[in-house]
Amino acid sequence: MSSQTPDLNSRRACDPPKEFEGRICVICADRASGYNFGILTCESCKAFFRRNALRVESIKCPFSNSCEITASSRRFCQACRLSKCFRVGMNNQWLTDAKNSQKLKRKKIKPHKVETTDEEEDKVSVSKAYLEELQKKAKKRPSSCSCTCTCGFYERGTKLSEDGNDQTVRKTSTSRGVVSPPFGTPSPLNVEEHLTTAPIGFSAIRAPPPSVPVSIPQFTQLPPAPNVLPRPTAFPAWQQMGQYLHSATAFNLPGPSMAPVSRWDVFHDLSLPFSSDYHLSLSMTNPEISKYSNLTEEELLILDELYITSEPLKDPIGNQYNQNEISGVLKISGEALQRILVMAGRLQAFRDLEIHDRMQLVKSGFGELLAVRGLMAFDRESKTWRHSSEMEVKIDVLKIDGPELQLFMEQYFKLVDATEDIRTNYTIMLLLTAIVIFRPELPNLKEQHKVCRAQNIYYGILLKVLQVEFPREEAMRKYNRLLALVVELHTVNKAMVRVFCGFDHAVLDPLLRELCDKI
Amino acid sequence: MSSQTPDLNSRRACDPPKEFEGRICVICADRASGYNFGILTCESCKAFFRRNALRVESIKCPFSNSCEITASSRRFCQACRLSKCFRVGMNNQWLTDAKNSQKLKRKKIKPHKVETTDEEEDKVSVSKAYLEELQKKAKKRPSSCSCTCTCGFYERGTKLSEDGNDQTVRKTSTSRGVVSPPFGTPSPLNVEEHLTTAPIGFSAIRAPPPSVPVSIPQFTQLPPAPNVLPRPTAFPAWQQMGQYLHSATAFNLPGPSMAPVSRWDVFHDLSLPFSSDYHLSLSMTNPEISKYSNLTEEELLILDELYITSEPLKDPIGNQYNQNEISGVLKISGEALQRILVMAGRLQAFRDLEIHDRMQLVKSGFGELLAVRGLMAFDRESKTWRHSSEMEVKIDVLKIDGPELQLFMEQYFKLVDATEDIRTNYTIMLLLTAIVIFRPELPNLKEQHKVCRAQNIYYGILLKVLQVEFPREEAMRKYNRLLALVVELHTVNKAMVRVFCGFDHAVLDPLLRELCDKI
DNA sequence: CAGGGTTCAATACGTTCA
DNA sequence: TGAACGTATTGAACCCTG
Ligand SMILES: [Zn+2]
Ligand SMILES: [Zn+2]
Ligand SMILES: [Zn+2]
Ligand SMILES: [Zn+2]
Repeated sequence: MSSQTPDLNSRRACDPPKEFEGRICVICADRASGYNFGILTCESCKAFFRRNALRVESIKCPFSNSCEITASSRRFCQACRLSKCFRVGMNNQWLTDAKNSQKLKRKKIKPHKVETTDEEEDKVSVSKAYLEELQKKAKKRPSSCSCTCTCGFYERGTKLSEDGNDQTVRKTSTSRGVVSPPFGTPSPLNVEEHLTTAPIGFSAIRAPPPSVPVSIPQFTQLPPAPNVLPRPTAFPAWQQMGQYLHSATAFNLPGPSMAPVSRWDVFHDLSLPFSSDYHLSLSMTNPEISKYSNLTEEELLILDELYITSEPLKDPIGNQYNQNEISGVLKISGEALQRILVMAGRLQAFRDLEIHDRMQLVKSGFGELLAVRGLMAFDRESKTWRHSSEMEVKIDVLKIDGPELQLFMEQYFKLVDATEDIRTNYTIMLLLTAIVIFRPELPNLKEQHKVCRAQNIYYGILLKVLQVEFPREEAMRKYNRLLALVVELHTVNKAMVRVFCGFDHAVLDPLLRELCDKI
Repeated sequence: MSSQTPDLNSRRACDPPKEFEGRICVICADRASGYNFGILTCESCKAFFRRNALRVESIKCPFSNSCEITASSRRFCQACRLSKCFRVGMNNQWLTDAKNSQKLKRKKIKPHKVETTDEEEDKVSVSKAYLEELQKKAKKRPSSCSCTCTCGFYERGTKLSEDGNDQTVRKTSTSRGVVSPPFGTPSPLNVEEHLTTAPIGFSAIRAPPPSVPVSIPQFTQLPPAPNVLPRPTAFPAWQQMGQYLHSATAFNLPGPSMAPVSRWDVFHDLSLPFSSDYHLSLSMTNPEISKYSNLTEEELLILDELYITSEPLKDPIGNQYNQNEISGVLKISGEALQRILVMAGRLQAFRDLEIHDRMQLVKSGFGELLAVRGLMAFDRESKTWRHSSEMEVKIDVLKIDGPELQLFMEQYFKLVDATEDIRTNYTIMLLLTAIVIFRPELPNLKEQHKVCRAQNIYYGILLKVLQVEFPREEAMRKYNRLLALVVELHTVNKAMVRVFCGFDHAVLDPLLRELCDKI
């Protein structure tokens, strides 16, 4: 109790250097006072971390994020100092309180000594001011705070109460947007983590109207994002690639001409009321998908989005290319790929990714994407890929060239055979395309979880679609086959890339060329 | 501790273990000073129990109530330490304070009169107990409110911040992982929703186990490049455990006294160099798993880890419980669950998760976990669950009680029947346990991708194991059945939770009680 | 002595203020 | 910003009693 105070003081008074012997701050090499937030640091670094651990985002290094931190230089760059704190392992989970402290200036209380009065053992005598302060503190109601929960369950700005029983959450009238909804406008602090905080699963469970019963297939365990790690890729030069992709395709964000068909927000912003006429109009637009009655409303919307965004796939390809020559075919492939990327670029889930990840997906996946597109377009009878009636590529064109092409074609046509029953189903192939776009197993993804989530949702829809299209057993079989297909595609992709790379760059479509350069 | 180390060593060198054994603290395995409060404990555990035996209610485990208590880890979780104290039988009847504290309580309640003493105007005289209470309250949380959110999203007692930015919610417990607020321990209102609706709705869309054909050579490649930068936003998981960095146990979280069996690093970009002799020696240790020659080296290691960490499952359960009464069975269930959680806590992949996610997994999954464990232990012949030869629970014990129990039993035994051929295979059931631990479809996971990855890996191993254990076709069939089983378990979980909740809390094991409280 | 209770130095977190 | 300070928990060392 307070009886210790004098002792502590006296100890501190003579504060022996011995205490600090050999202990230096990991951050700035000053004398360490002990372990703070998990790491041996000095007092100043401790205080610094305390103050700033929660505002990483708002601190930026004015130089190049590599400032040296020493006892004398530590004040020059907060960013690097803080960054070093984290790097060496200081842990903000240790912070218990911090943020909330309303800087209530308490009236100064002099050190309180508690004296036991002689008369009554049980009684103590204290300074009145001290007692009052204590009483105030102990009784303090959170009436003045503005805590809110970021879980996304409550409407934003909802005020929380102190005792959990009180469900009548009070709403704040604070003008300052206190809560940032999980997926809405991300708050400045630590955006990414924030995004992951309330994952789709959460909203999907809360959001949908209770009236829609989800029928649960027994065998619903879903597919293997194959626990397989694709080839390691060299660290790419994003800038160059970004340049091309930005300009040439619809990667840029709010493309005014092609407004994104955005439905993913049903998963994002819980606070938006579910607008019935909104989704109604959307689900009406497409009779194709209305037969999939086993899909949840969200899934329907996402499938609908897929349909709508897939329109560019069918955009005509100018016939300035000679489809009877390999070179022409390559150009055409490039054009086709470009259309696929336009489609991807319009998918809300794709747009939600960081540019880095979008690049990564495209870069590593373009072979697969082309392959899937090829499967969609291939006509077995005439042995042609037909983009449209005017744009067909005969298989024979490819039969001439070297061993790489041979290998590729071989693998590819195995796929064609294996998917004969599926690849003509537009819906399924669209879903497959989406699944191939979102490949969480790619290395170097910054937001793998997002990719994973997106892919899983498409997987889920795929299964349900199959269950409508085919009898139960068969659906399952086909589903499994599709899973295998996705894996196979990796192989095909490699072969395809090898083919492309084998050609003179001049022959390649610029997009393909750039992609191949990155390999 | 450090001082007695030599002591111990010298003893060990020449003395029979028996004498030595007599001096080990039952709680933390430090050197015991003698019998304290009825149990052989060390000085520190004695002091600890003294101080905290009467405030059970206010101490909550920040993890999952399964923290291992060792001499070096004992400080990290008061709740688990205290809980262990009680569990091994430390008895607060010996506390002479007990009655005093009753008095204290009464005093606290009764209105305190503040008397101004004559001598000094500024001084007042109050009851000592009252003053202490005030001090405690006031000091606890000097300048912040105690709002908590009831959404069930955050760990209970989680402190909320004023601005929504702070998604790294701070626990009200102090950094040592300890105290939770004396005020509200609000039970999240919506946990049940999580427990029930969540898994089912979403397992349909997520949690993808690898399906049939997974034999593609180039995928055995290891993950990329050490030159990969750790993801900027998510701090590496091990940093989250930084709070233990300064201790001797470093990473031993609620973890093992033995070093964690860590192989998951091969799956991380946080690449520690791959130490070949390390894993080699490990894979030699277990002849059980060497027959699974189709596993990759990494998979073997992970399976091995599973074997090693599963040891605690078999830890004896004290037979102070009457296994012929429901109440005893409930206690035993609690004990069993605790063992499962200890196992989970030792899995590297689990340790790599943030505390929040670990909580989430445990909270929503404990029913499934118990169910799986039950499947492993059930003996069809004798109709008993047999933890060990001394600890058996006859099915009849459960036959008496109400409709909820009936429903549960019915569902459960369907599972028993359905898994007759599998549930006796230890390897498979271990894998199933792991798969059930890592359930990426749970809502609110911060690092769903990690959970997802872990589960996928276990799924992959499971399939391969099945392919060794059974002929190809059958393996596939069983695999699919296991997938379905995982879904079924959700249902069973619901039933089980309902059963537990039906019982008087006093009857429940503290761990179960707390988990049920969240419903 | 054994086993209750108590003391106090060591730590490490939060707060204050120059 | 950081030194100084206030507070809480821990555990070794003690004290006290039957
Ligand atoms: Zn420093
Ligand atoms: Zn800097
Ligand atoms: Zn002990
Ligand atoms: Zn604990």
